[in-house]
Amino acid sequence: MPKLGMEPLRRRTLIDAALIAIGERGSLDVTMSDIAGRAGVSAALAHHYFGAKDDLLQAAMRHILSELGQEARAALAKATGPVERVRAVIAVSFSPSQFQPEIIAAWLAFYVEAQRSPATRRLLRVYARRLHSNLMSGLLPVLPRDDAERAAEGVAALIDGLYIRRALKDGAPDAASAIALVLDYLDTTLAQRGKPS
Amino acid sequence: MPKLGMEPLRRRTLIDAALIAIGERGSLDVTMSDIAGRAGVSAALAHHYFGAKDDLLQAAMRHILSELGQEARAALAKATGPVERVRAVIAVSFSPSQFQPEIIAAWLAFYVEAQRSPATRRLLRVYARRLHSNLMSGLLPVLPRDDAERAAEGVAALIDGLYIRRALKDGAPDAASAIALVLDYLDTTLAQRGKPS
DNA sequence: TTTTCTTGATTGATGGCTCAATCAAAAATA
DNA sequence: TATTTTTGATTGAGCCATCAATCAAGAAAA
Repeated sequence: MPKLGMEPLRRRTLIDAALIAIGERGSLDVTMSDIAGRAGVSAALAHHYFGAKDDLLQAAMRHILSELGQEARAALAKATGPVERVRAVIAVSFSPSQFQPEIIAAWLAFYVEAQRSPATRRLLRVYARRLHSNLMSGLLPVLPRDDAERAAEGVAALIDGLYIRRALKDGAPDAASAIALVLDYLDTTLAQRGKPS
Repeated sequence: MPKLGMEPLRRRTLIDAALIAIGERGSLDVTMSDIAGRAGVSAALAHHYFGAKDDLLQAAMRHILSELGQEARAALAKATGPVERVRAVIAVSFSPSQFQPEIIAAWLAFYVEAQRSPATRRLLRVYARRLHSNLMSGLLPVLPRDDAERAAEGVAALIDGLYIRRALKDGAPDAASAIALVLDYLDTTLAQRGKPS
């Protein structure tokens, strides 16, 4: 049994608590006490491990991003052809672990935070670039460069748009119809412009 | 010279100041003093005319919505056919008065606020419904109901998505390419599914 | 003067962050 | 083994700044 310091455990617990708090509140306007309380520790301890509140929020964002990245890599590895890669990226964006109210609210909140915090902005740009490059890797083989760029931008915008619109609705997210909409966009675009395979 | 009370003037000035402050800050996390200062009055006066801070922010949101509504009505009145109506709605969404950094940041911030404030949520739902119905009025004549619904949802999601993605970029917004992307989606959809006119 | 308009001063609450002190367990020493 | 020492983990209490909201009193206008 490996003996470990408390640090990794506490950091993880605090990050989870932060995401839950953010999800419930629907914004980053959550107190350290609230987060710490959910994690079952004192606010002072949260400061001890993370320093400033911003650092904890940073870490939480990074955590979401990292999970999304992992899922994406796994899904891409299984994809058999170019178009399958695109479908995989879309599916991951609306997978049950991502497309849920708390995570959606967190994304939205982080987009707002990015207006103020260069660090957060940088993180979100990394996400955007990765999404774009993942999409292009599947689109370039089947579309002329310009059309591929346009399609990638369209798919990305659709995903983000469906996220933000979802934030206004109540009840459980309907991932299936969201995926259907994006896939429909993809298929239509390919049908009209795609090279015959 | 019409003699007017100060009220309408002050309210208007304060709302403008609030929107500028929100736009610069990129969030609703602005102080009454800041807003009042920009309007050249004291914070106490802002409270005098609006009551609570939330009421002022409400009013600011309503103002954006109302301007958008006015533009939309004007554009729709000029549209000649069904598809032109859809094009008009799209164009208005990215018109210079709407698609600018301050307004975009404000929209984003209000989406977050909607998570917390039922009143704001209601306002945004009104916007969403109006957009949907405007789109449908142009799509129903040329598409089967199901396809029209899908297209309306797609166009709306694309618009919102392009807004949110725009919030991550610097420099002046490129409305032209945003419009092009949405129109392309529209044309492609119509070409594939549209009834021949 | 009466009414409208405006503000400075004040207050109450909130919340990030620090710090000295405590506790427990491990490591070193005897 | 028994002891002392060290170190990491943890917290309650409190400082300090910020800010929304109020109020009573002053200026301006009618």
